[in-house]
Amino acid sequence: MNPQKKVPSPTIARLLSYYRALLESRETAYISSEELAKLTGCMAAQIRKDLTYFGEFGTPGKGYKVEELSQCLRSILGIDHDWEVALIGIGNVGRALLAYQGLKTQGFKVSQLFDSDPKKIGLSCAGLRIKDISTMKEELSNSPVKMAIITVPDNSAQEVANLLVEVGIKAILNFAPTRIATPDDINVLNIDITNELTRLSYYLTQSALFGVSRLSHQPLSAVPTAQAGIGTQTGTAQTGM
Amino acid sequence: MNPQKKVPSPTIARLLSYYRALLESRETAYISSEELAKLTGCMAAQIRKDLTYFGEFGTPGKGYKVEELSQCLRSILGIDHDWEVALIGIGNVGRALLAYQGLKTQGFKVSQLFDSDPKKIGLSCAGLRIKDISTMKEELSNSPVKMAIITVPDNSAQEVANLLVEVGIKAILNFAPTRIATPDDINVLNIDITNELTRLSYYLTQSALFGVSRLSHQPLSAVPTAQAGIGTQTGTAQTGM
DNA sequence: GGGTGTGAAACTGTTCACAGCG
DNA sequence: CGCTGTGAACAGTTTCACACCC
Repeated sequence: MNPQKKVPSPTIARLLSYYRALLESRETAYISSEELAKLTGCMAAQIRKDLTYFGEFGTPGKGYKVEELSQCLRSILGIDHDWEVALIGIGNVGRALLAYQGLKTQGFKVSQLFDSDPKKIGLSCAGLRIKDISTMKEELSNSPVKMAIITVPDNSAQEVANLLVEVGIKAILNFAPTRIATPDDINVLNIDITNELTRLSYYLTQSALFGVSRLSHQPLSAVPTAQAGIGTQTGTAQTGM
Repeated sequence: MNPQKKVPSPTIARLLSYYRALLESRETAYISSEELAKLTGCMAAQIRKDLTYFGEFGTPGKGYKVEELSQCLRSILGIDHDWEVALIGIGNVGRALLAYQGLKTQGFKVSQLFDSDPKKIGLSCAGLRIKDISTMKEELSNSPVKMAIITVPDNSAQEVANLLVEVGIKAILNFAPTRIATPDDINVLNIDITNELTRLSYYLTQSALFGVSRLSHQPLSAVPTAQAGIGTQTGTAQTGM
């Protein structure tokens, strides 16, 4: 709605939690930032500020129209329509994602599967045939797929990412515990489970040494980790602190 | 090593990537912050600053002793020994985690499985018996388990978290797409796949409307998402921006 | 009065630039 | 001379406080 006020990235990660809270408040017509704050665990002022990056949605004295605001958030986030997603690497993680209903529910449909293992190519999984990764370019070039999820082993993640870039994919969710380098216009988000556990390990270790540690605030997102030479990078996923 | 200079949380998330890079540089005796920067995609100055929160590890003119620094990072992060982990909720995600070798490799051993589904209780999975969640207190009270991973459905996550707190668990990795509220001394990190995909959806949508979007820098995680009323919360995992 | 929108202040984290040491 | 450690400048976010509108 607003042609570029420069939106902080933590804001984006929060918008979905506002949206989720709104879905649970559909019985009410209006909701105040204070009530939304209670539901999401954010501060009321932050919610108001986050929303003003995109427009003025509220009515002073009443709050926000639940139905209207959810519709706005849907279109801001781009989830007012489905997204087709390619899944590269059909191992344990890949299969778990395929079985995960939450993705479909939110409008993310895995519609293409790729692997490089000859033993897997040709097999069916969740009703989709696993294709040879070397045919990706042909398969994806005139498909509506715009996002890819990488669930390949560590050492082939960069290689796969290069392929995806070549194919024209602009958004990548990477589960491999490796930073992947990409051109500037590719959006990469990382989910690194081991890194998260290691952070927990750190905080446990600290509070054993000194008093309480405390993950300060949050972000899963929000906290990105490191910036690759080229391309944009984010940390593992919306982790707080 | 340093009794509380207040370490930024993104720093913690980066330490593991430094450690990983050091493992790949074991042939060299010394490594400079510049070389580490190339390997990790971070800035050299940031690496130096990050490390000084914990001590002075470098030798001017030479760099950091690879072997020594990795040992230090291991002990700072608390990964110089194994951690036993409880896994709550043995669905698709839970099973994928059980099968994921990366956890064991990094010293995280899932040693307890819990579920509430009578059909699953008693079954074996990866050599472990699935126990009734209502027996968790007895089972964990004198075990060395200090961390738990929650992979239960959305609507029971808070309930499970409450149980874990009662049992004395101080570190939780939550895969449910729900913010869970916990007391102040509990460390919670969230991994929210749908949220990450939604962020990608947002950036794709923006760059379709205006020019390039760009995930600014990162935070993996980090970009944490929202702060719960009580307890500490983080976003989904080390996401950049 | 109640609640939004918002500039200004506070805070947190990153980048720079350079003094100082090996 | 090369590279670390670090204060100081900068940048990005969050929180506050309040003017303004319903």
